[in-house]
Amino acid sequence: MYEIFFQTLRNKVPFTDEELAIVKTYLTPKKLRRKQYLLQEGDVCRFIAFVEKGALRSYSVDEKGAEHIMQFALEGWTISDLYSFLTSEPATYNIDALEDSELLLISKSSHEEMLKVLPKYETWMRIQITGAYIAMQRRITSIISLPLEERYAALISVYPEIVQRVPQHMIASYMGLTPETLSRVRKKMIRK
Amino acid sequence: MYEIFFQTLRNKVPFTDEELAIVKTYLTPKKLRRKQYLLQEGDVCRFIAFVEKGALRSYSVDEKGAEHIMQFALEGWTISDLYSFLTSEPATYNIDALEDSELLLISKSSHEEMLKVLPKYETWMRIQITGAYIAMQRRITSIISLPLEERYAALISVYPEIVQRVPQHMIASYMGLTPETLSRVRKKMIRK
DNA sequence: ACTTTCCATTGATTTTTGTCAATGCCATTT
DNA sequence: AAATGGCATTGACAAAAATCAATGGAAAGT
Repeated sequence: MYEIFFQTLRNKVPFTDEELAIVKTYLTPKKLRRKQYLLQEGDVCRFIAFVEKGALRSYSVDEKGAEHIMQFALEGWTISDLYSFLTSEPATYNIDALEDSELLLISKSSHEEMLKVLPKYETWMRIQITGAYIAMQRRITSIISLPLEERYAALISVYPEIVQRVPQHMIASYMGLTPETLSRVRKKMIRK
Repeated sequence: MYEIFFQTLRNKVPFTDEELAIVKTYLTPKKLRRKQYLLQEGDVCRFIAFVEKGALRSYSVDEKGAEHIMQFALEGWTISDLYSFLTSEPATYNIDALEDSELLLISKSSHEEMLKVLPKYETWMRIQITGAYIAMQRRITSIISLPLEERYAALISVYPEIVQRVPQHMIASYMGLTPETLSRVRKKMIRK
Protein backbone atom coordinates (compact mmCIF):
# COMPACT_ATOMS: atom_id res chain seq x y z
CA MET A 1 0.00 0.00 0.00
CA TYR A 2 2.90 2.37 0.61
CA GLU A 3 5.31 1.05 -2.01
CA ILE A 4 4.85 3.64 -4.69
CA PHE A 5 4.88 6.53 -2.26
CA PHE A 6 8.08 5.41 -0.57
CA GLN A 7 9.68 4.78 -3.90
CA THR A 8 8.73 8.28 -5.02
CA LEU A 9 10.21 9.76 -1.86
CA ARG A 10 13.43 7.80 -2.15
CA ASN A 11 13.71 8.64 -5.80
CA LYS A 12 14.29 12.29 -4.93
CA VAL A 13 15.68 12.30 -1.38
CA PRO A 14 17.71 9.61 0.46
CA PHE A 15 15.25 8.67 3.20
CA THR A 16 16.37 5.93 5.60
CA ASP A 17 14.05 3.07 6.54
CA GLU A 18 13.61 4.63 9.97
CA GLU A 19 12.55 7.91 8.44
CA LEU A 20 10.10 6.19 6.15
CA ALA A 21 8.63 4.44 9.17
CA ILE A 22 8.09 7.84 10.75
CA VAL A 23 6.53 9.21 7.57
CA LYS A 24 4.19 6.24 7.52
CA THR A 25 2.71 7.20 10.88
CA TYR A 26 1.60 10.53 9.38
CA LEU A 27 -0.31 9.02 6.47
CA THR A 28 -3.95 8.00 6.22
CA PRO A 29 -4.83 5.38 3.62
CA LYS A 30 -8.11 5.87 1.81
CA LYS A 31 -9.94 3.99 -0.90
CA LEU A 32 -12.17 5.74 -3.36
CA ARG A 33 -14.63 4.27 -5.82
CA ARG A 34 -15.00 5.49 -9.38
CA LYS A 35 -17.00 8.77 -9.55
CA GLN A 36 -16.67 9.35 -5.82
CA TYR A 37 -15.67 12.82 -4.66
CA LEU A 38 -12.50 13.41 -2.71
CA LEU A 39 -13.14 17.15 -2.50
CA GLN A 40 -16.04 19.40 -3.42
CA GLU A 41 -15.82 23.04 -4.34
CA GLY A 42 -16.64 25.17 -1.31
CA ASP A 43 -15.31 22.70 1.26
CA VAL A 44 -11.90 23.31 2.78
CA CYS A 45 -9.27 20.99 1.35
CA ARG A 46 -7.74 19.22 4.36
CA PHE A 47 -5.16 17.00 2.66
CA ILE A 48 -2.66 16.39 -0.03
CA ALA A 49 -3.52 13.08 -1.69
CA PHE A 50 -0.89 10.75 -3.09
CA VAL A 51 -2.19 8.23 -5.64
CA GLU A 52 -1.03 4.67 -4.99
CA LYS A 53 -3.48 3.17 -7.45
CA GLY A 54 -6.12 4.47 -9.80
CA ALA A 55 -6.77 7.84 -11.41
CA LEU A 56 -8.26 11.14 -10.26
CA ARG A 57 -8.91 14.56 -11.68
CA SER A 58 -9.34 18.06 -10.29
CA TYR A 59 -11.63 20.49 -12.07
CA SER A 60 -13.58 23.69 -11.73
CA VAL A 61 -17.15 24.29 -12.83
CA ASP A 62 -18.12 27.57 -14.50
CA GLU A 63 -21.42 29.50 -14.29
CA LYS A 64 -22.83 27.53 -17.20
CA GLY A 65 -22.11 24.26 -15.45
CA ALA A 66 -19.26 23.31 -17.77
CA GLU A 67 -16.36 21.40 -16.21
CA HIS A 68 -12.76 22.47 -16.79
CA ILE A 69 -10.14 19.95 -15.83
CA MET A 70 -7.11 21.38 -14.05
CA GLN A 71 -5.16 18.20 -13.44
CA PHE A 72 -5.13 14.45 -13.78
CA ALA A 73 -3.35 12.28 -11.23
CA LEU A 74 -2.31 8.70 -11.90
CA GLU A 75 -0.18 6.39 -9.77
CA GLY A 76 2.76 8.25 -8.25
CA TRP A 77 1.21 11.72 -8.58
CA THR A 78 -0.19 13.94 -5.87
CA ILE A 79 -3.39 15.94 -6.10
CA SER A 80 -4.95 18.61 -3.91
CA ASP A 81 -6.41 22.10 -3.94
CA LEU A 82 -3.15 23.49 -2.65
CA TYR A 83 -4.36 27.01 -2.10
CA SER A 84 -7.30 25.83 -0.03
CA PHE A 85 -5.05 23.39 1.83
CA LEU A 86 -2.54 26.06 2.77
CA THR A 87 -4.96 28.87 3.60
CA SER A 88 -8.04 26.93 4.79
CA GLU A 89 -10.13 28.99 2.37
CA PRO A 90 -12.96 27.17 0.55
CA ALA A 91 -11.74 25.09 -2.36
CA THR A 92 -12.30 26.32 -5.90
CA TYR A 93 -11.67 22.90 -7.41
CA ASN A 94 -13.47 19.58 -7.22
CA ILE A 95 -11.56 16.34 -7.07
CA ASP A 96 -13.04 12.97 -7.95
CA ALA A 97 -11.98 9.49 -8.95
CA LEU A 98 -11.96 8.38 -12.59
CA GLU A 99 -11.25 4.81 -11.53
CA ASP A 100 -11.41 2.91 -8.24
CA SER A 101 -8.39 4.30 -6.42
CA GLU A 102 -6.16 3.91 -3.40
CA LEU A 103 -4.75 7.03 -1.81
CA LEU A 104 -2.45 8.13 0.96
CA LEU A 105 -3.63 11.33 2.58
CA ILE A 106 -1.37 13.86 4.24
CA SER A 107 -3.45 16.00 6.57
CA LYS A 108 -2.54 19.57 7.33
CA SER A 109 -1.27 18.73 10.81
CA SER A 110 0.79 15.86 9.40
CA HIS A 111 2.20 18.19 6.79
CA GLU A 112 3.18 20.78 9.38
CA GLU A 113 4.62 18.22 11.78
CA MET A 114 6.72 16.60 9.09
CA LEU A 115 8.05 19.97 8.00
CA LYS A 116 9.21 20.51 11.58
CA VAL A 117 10.49 17.05 12.33
CA LEU A 118 11.84 15.77 9.02
CA PRO A 119 13.98 18.16 6.99
CA LYS A 120 13.97 15.63 4.19
CA TYR A 121 10.22 15.95 3.93
CA GLU A 122 10.59 19.65 3.25
CA THR A 123 13.24 18.90 0.66
CA TRP A 124 11.00 16.37 -1.02
CA MET A 125 8.10 18.80 -0.96
CA ARG A 126 10.24 21.53 -2.51
CA ILE A 127 11.44 19.25 -5.28
CA GLN A 128 7.96 17.94 -5.88
CA ILE A 129 6.41 21.37 -6.22
CA THR A 130 9.27 22.58 -8.37
CA GLY A 131 8.56 19.74 -10.76
CA ALA A 132 4.86 20.56 -10.79
CA TYR A 133 5.68 24.20 -11.44
CA ILE A 134 7.88 23.38 -14.39
CA ALA A 135 5.25 21.06 -15.83
CA MET A 136 2.67 23.82 -15.51
CA GLN A 137 4.98 26.29 -17.27
CA ARG A 138 5.27 23.87 -20.15
CA ARG A 139 1.54 23.51 -20.30
CA ILE A 140 1.09 27.26 -20.58
CA THR A 141 3.83 27.60 -23.17
CA SER A 142 2.15 24.86 -25.14
CA ILE A 143 -1.24 26.61 -24.92
CA ILE A 144 -0.03 30.05 -25.94
CA SER A 145 2.52 29.09 -28.57
CA LEU A 146 1.61 25.84 -30.32
CA PRO A 147 -1.03 25.14 -32.96
CA LEU A 148 -3.67 22.68 -31.84
CA GLU A 149 -2.32 19.61 -33.57
CA GLU A 150 1.10 20.07 -32.06
CA ARG A 151 -0.39 20.66 -28.65
CA TYR A 152 -2.22 17.38 -28.81
CA ALA A 153 0.84 15.60 -30.17
CA ALA A 154 2.89 17.01 -27.29
CA LEU A 155 0.33 15.83 -24.79
CA ILE A 156 0.44 12.32 -26.19
CA SER A 157 4.22 12.24 -26.07
CA VAL A 158 4.51 13.64 -22.54
CA TYR A 159 1.54 11.85 -20.96
CA PRO A 160 0.73 8.82 -23.09
CA GLU A 161 -0.85 7.02 -20.12
CA ILE A 162 -3.31 9.81 -19.47
CA VAL A 163 -4.43 9.87 -23.10
CA GLN A 164 -4.95 6.11 -22.97
CA ARG A 165 -6.81 5.87 -19.69
CA VAL A 166 -8.94 9.00 -19.75
CA PRO A 167 -12.02 9.55 -21.98
CA GLN A 168 -11.37 11.97 -24.82
CA HIS A 169 -13.90 14.54 -23.81
CA MET A 170 -11.92 14.98 -20.59
CA ILE A 171 -8.71 15.43 -22.54
CA ALA A 172 -10.56 18.09 -24.52
CA SER A 173 -11.63 19.77 -21.29
CA TYR A 174 -8.05 19.66 -20.01
CA MET A 175 -6.93 21.34 -23.22
CA GLY A 176 -9.66 23.95 -23.06
CA LEU A 177 -11.44 22.63 -26.15
CA THR A 178 -14.82 21.15 -26.99
CA PRO A 179 -14.94 17.39 -27.58
CA GLU A 180 -15.95 18.06 -31.20
CA THR A 181 -12.88 20.14 -31.88
CA LEU A 182 -10.55 17.55 -30.40
CA SER A 183 -12.22 14.85 -32.41
CA ARG A 184 -11.59 16.84 -35.60
CA VAL A 185 -7.98 17.49 -34.69
CA ARG A 186 -7.46 13.78 -34.20
CA LYS A 187 -9.07 13.01 -37.53
CA LYS A 188 -6.70 15.38 -39.28
CA MET A 189 -3.71 13.83 -37.57
CA ILE A 190 -4.71 10.29 -38.44
CA ARG A 191 -4.72 11.18 -42.12
CA LYS A 192 -0.99 11.84 -41.88
CA MET B 1 20.22 47.53 -3.17
CA TYR B 2 19.19 44.54 -1.04
CA GLU B 3 16.20 46.06 0.73
CA ILE B 4 13.39 44.53 -1.29
CA PHE B 5 14.97 41.10 -1.37
CA PHE B 6 15.55 40.99 2.38
CA GLN B 7 12.06 42.24 3.00
CA THR B 8 10.67 39.52 0.75
CA LEU B 9 12.68 36.89 2.61
CA ARG B 10 11.61 38.17 6.03
CA ASN B 11 8.03 38.40 4.91
CA LYS B 12 7.83 34.61 4.61
CA VAL B 13 10.51 33.27 6.95
CA PRO B 14 11.97 34.81 10.16
CA PHE B 15 15.57 35.37 9.06
CA THR B 16 17.88 36.97 11.61
CA ASP B 17 20.20 39.82 10.66
CA GLU B 18 23.13 37.43 10.84
CA GLU B 19 21.48 35.05 8.45
CA LEU B 20 20.69 37.84 6.03
CA ALA B 21 24.33 38.88 6.16
CA ILE B 22 25.26 35.34 5.13
CA VAL B 23 22.69 35.33 2.34
CA LYS B 24 24.13 38.59 1.09
CA THR B 25 27.53 37.00 0.50
CA TYR B 26 25.91 34.58 -1.94
CA LEU B 27 24.30 37.23 -4.12
CA THR B 28 25.66 38.98 -7.19
CA PRO B 29 24.17 42.40 -8.01
CA LYS B 30 23.66 43.13 -11.68
CA LYS B 31 22.29 46.07 -13.61
CA LEU B 32 20.54 45.62 -16.90
CA ARG B 33 19.54 48.21 -19.47
CA ARG B 34 16.22 48.19 -21.27
CA LYS B 35 16.12 45.60 -24.06
CA GLN B 36 19.26 43.88 -22.79
CA TYR B 37 19.20 40.09 -22.55
CA LEU B 38 19.66 38.34 -19.26
CA LEU B 39 19.31 34.93 -20.89
CA GLN B 40 19.09 33.70 -24.45
CA GLU B 41 17.43 30.52 -25.61
CA GLY B 42 20.03 27.81 -26.05
CA ASP B 43 22.36 29.07 -23.34
CA VAL B 44 22.34 27.36 -19.97
CA CYS B 45 20.55 29.42 -17.34
CA ARG B 46 23.05 29.87 -14.51
CA PHE B 47 21.02 31.91 -12.04
CA ILE B 48 17.78 32.78 -10.41
CA ALA B 49 17.28 36.53 -10.73
CA PHE B 50 15.53 38.59 -8.10
CA VAL B 51 14.22 41.96 -9.31
CA GLU B 52 15.12 44.86 -7.00
CA LYS B 53 14.11 47.49 -9.53
CA GLY B 54 12.72 47.50 -13.04
CA ALA B 55 10.81 44.97 -15.11
CA LEU B 56 11.72 41.86 -17.08
CA ARG B 57 9.98 39.22 -19.10
CA SER B 58 10.66 35.63 -20.10
CA TYR B 59 9.40 34.37 -23.43
CA SER B 60 9.76 31.67 -26.04
CA VAL B 61 9.98 32.17 -29.79
CA ASP B 62 8.16 29.83 -32.18
CA GLU B 63 9.19 28.65 -35.66
CA LYS B 64 7.50 31.63 -37.24
CA GLY B 65 9.49 34.01 -35.07
CA ALA B 66 6.52 35.03 -32.94
CA GLU B 67 7.24 35.72 -29.27
CA HIS B 68 5.15 34.18 -26.51
CA ILE B 69 5.54 35.69 -23.08
CA MET B 70 5.73 33.22 -20.22
CA GLN B 71 6.21 35.60 -17.33
CA PHE B 72 6.67 39.20 -16.30
CA ALA B 73 8.77 40.09 -13.26
CA LEU B 74 8.51 43.42 -11.47
CA GLU B 75 10.13 44.51 -8.21
CA GLY B 76 9.99 41.74 -5.63
CA TRP B 77 9.58 38.92 -8.15
CA THR B 78 12.07 36.30 -9.25
CA ILE B 79 12.66 35.15 -12.80
CA SER B 80 14.67 32.34 -14.34
CA ASP B 81 14.46 29.39 -16.69
CA LEU B 82 14.11 27.05 -13.76
CA TYR B 83 14.33 23.84 -15.74
CA SER B 84 17.55 24.93 -17.41
CA PHE B 85 18.90 26.19 -14.08
CA LEU B 86 18.24 22.90 -12.30
CA THR B 87 19.33 20.53 -15.07
CA SER B 88 21.96 22.60 -16.93
CA GLU B 89 20.12 21.82 -20.16
CA PRO B 90 19.93 24.64 -22.74
CA ALA B 91 17.26 27.21 -21.92
CA THR B 92 14.02 27.23 -23.87
CA TYR B 93 13.13 30.73 -22.76
CA ASN B 94 14.67 34.13 -23.37
CA ILE B 95 14.75 36.72 -20.61
CA ASP B 96 15.22 40.42 -21.25
CA ALA B 97 14.64 43.76 -19.55
CA LEU B 98 11.57 45.86 -20.34
CA GLU B 99 13.01 48.75 -18.31
CA ASP B 100 16.45 49.55 -16.89
CA SER B 101 16.65 47.11 -14.01
CA GLU B 102 18.63 46.13 -10.93
CA LEU B 103 18.89 42.46 -10.10
CA LEU B 104 20.31 40.14 -7.50
CA LEU B 105 21.55 36.91 -9.01
CA ILE B 106 21.68 33.60 -7.20
CA SER B 107 24.12 31.32 -9.00
CA LYS B 108 23.71 27.59 -9.00
CA SER B 109 26.56 27.07 -6.53
CA SER B 110 25.10 29.76 -4.26
CA HIS B 111 21.73 28.07 -4.46
CA GLU B 112 23.17 24.68 -3.56
CA GLU B 113 25.33 26.06 -0.76
CA MET B 114 22.45 27.95 0.78
CA LEU B 115 20.25 24.86 0.67
CA LYS B 116 22.96 23.05 2.65
CA VAL B 117 23.87 25.79 5.08
CA LEU B 118 20.64 27.71 5.67
CA PRO B 119 17.50 25.64 6.25
CA LYS B 120 15.50 28.85 6.13
CA TYR B 121 16.60 29.38 2.56
CA GLU B 122 15.08 26.06 1.61
CA THR B 123 11.90 26.99 3.43
CA TRP B 124 11.75 30.31 1.62
CA MET B 125 12.37 28.61 -1.70
CA ARG B 126 9.62 26.10 -1.07
CA ILE B 127 7.13 28.81 -0.14
CA GLN B 128 8.17 30.93 -3.09
CA ILE B 129 7.73 28.14 -5.61
CA THR B 130 4.47 27.07 -4.04
CA GLY B 131 3.15 30.58 -4.57
CA ALA B 132 4.36 30.58 -8.17
CA TYR B 133 2.70 27.21 -8.72
CA ILE B 134 -0.63 28.40 -7.37
CA ALA B 135 -0.46 31.54 -9.52
CA MET B 136 0.22 29.40 -12.56
CA GLN B 137 -2.73 27.15 -11.76
CA ARG B 138 -4.95 30.19 -11.66
CA ARG B 139 -3.61 31.33 -14.98
CA ILE B 140 -4.48 28.02 -16.58
CA THR B 141 -7.92 27.92 -15.00
CA SER B 142 -8.50 31.41 -16.31
CA ILE B 143 -7.40 30.39 -19.82
CA ILE B 144 -9.48 27.24 -20.07
CA SER B 145 -12.61 28.43 -18.29
CA LEU B 146 -13.19 32.17 -18.67
CA PRO B 147 -14.44 34.15 -21.66
CA LEU B 148 -11.92 36.65 -22.98
CA GLU B 149 -13.34 39.75 -21.37
CA GLU B 150 -13.36 38.18 -17.94
CA ARG B 151 -9.85 36.90 -18.43
CA TYR B 152 -8.61 40.39 -19.15
CA ALA B 153 -10.60 41.84 -16.27
CA ALA B 154 -9.08 39.24 -13.96
CA LEU B 155 -5.61 40.10 -15.17
CA ILE B 156 -6.17 43.77 -14.44
CA SER B 157 -7.47 43.06 -10.97
CA VAL B 158 -4.68 40.62 -10.04
CA TYR B 159 -1.76 42.43 -11.71
CA PRO B 160 -2.74 46.06 -12.21
CA GLU B 161 0.90 47.16 -12.21
CA ILE B 162 1.83 44.87 -15.04
CA VAL B 163 -1.02 46.12 -17.20
CA GLN B 164 0.06 49.70 -16.54
CA ARG B 165 3.76 49.30 -17.14
CA VAL B 166 3.86 46.84 -20.01
CA PRO B 167 2.91 47.59 -23.65
CA GLN B 168 -0.42 46.09 -24.65
CA HIS B 169 0.89 43.86 -27.37
CA MET B 170 2.97 42.11 -24.72
CA ILE B 171 -0.09 41.63 -22.55
CA ALA B 172 -1.75 40.11 -25.61
CA SER B 173 1.22 37.79 -26.07
CA TYR B 174 1.06 36.79 -22.40
CA MET B 175 -2.61 35.96 -22.87
CA GLY B 176 -1.98 34.03 -26.08
CA LEU B 177 -3.85 36.55 -28.26
CA THR B 178 -3.02 38.84 -31.14
CA PRO B 179 -2.71 42.55 -30.31
CA GLU B 180 -5.73 43.26 -32.52
CA THR B 181 -7.96 40.90 -30.58
CA LEU B 182 -6.93 42.40 -27.25
CA SER B 183 -7.54 45.88 -28.58
CA ARG B 184 -11.07 44.85 -29.57
CA VAL B 185 -11.75 43.24 -26.23
CA ARG B 186 -10.70 46.44 -24.50
CA LYS B 187 -12.95 48.49 -26.74
CA LYS B 188 -15.93 46.34 -25.84
CA MET B 189 -15.17 46.66 -22.15
CA ILE B 190 -14.83 50.42 -22.26
CA ARG B 191 -18.33 50.71 -23.66
CA LYS B 192 -19.67 49.25 -20.41
C1' DA C 1 14.06 69.49 -31.67
C1' DC C 2 13.81 66.21 -34.89
C1' DT C 3 13.61 61.89 -36.82
C1' DT C 4 12.64 57.25 -36.59
C1' DT C 5 10.76 53.19 -34.75
C1' DC C 6 7.22 51.34 -32.31
C1' DC C 7 2.52 50.87 -31.07
C1' DA C 8 -2.60 50.88 -30.68
C1' DT C 9 -6.56 51.06 -33.31
C1' DT C 10 -9.76 50.08 -37.03
C1' DG C 11 -11.77 47.82 -41.16
C1' DA C 12 -12.27 43.93 -44.33
C1' DT C 13 -11.68 39.20 -44.89
C1' DT C 14 -10.33 34.39 -43.86
C1' DT C 15 -9.62 30.75 -40.73
C1' DT C 16 -10.51 28.49 -36.65
C1' DT C 17 -13.38 26.97 -33.12
C1' DG C 18 -17.89 26.56 -30.85
C1' DT C 19 -22.73 25.27 -31.00
C1' DC C 20 -26.53 22.44 -32.08
C1' DA C 21 -28.34 18.22 -33.66
C1' DA C 22 -28.15 13.53 -35.14
C1' DT C 23 -26.03 8.96 -35.56
C1' DG C 24 -23.89 4.74 -34.43
C1' DC C 25 -21.03 2.24 -31.41
C1' DC C 26 -19.58 -0.10 -27.43
C1' DA C 27 -19.76 -1.57 -22.73
C1' DT C 28 -22.74 -2.49 -19.01
C1' DT C 29 -26.71 -3.82 -16.88
C1' DT C 30 -30.99 -6.14 -16.62
C1' DA D 1 -30.79 -11.01 -25.86
C1' DA D 2 -32.42 -6.51 -25.22
C1' DA D 3 -32.12 -2.07 -23.32
C1' DT D 4 -29.56 1.75 -21.53
C1' DG D 5 -26.31 5.35 -21.08
C1' DG D 6 -22.09 7.30 -22.14
C1' DC D 7 -19.11 8.52 -25.76
C1' DA D 8 -16.87 9.69 -30.21
C1' DT D 9 -17.88 11.22 -34.62
C1' DT D 10 -19.91 13.95 -38.28
C1' DG D 11 -22.45 17.72 -40.61
C1' DA D 12 -24.36 22.33 -40.98
C1' DC D 13 -24.14 26.66 -39.29
C1' DA D 14 -22.79 30.60 -36.05
C1' DA D 15 -19.49 32.97 -33.42
C1' DA D 16 -14.87 34.15 -32.25
C1' DA D 17 -10.26 35.08 -33.32
C1' DA D 18 -6.47 35.54 -36.68
C1' DT D 19 -4.67 37.74 -40.62
C1' DC D 20 -3.73 41.46 -43.71
C1' DA D 21 -3.47 46.21 -44.54
C1' DA D 22 -3.61 51.03 -43.46
C1' DT D 23 -3.60 55.05 -40.33
C1' DG D 24 -2.47 58.25 -36.78
C1' DG D 25 -0.11 59.11 -32.80
C1' DA D 26 3.16 58.70 -29.06
C1' DA D 27 7.68 57.56 -27.38
C1' DA D 28 12.67 56.71 -27.83
C1' DG D 29 17.03 57.75 -29.54
C1' DT D 30 20.03 61.05 -31.72
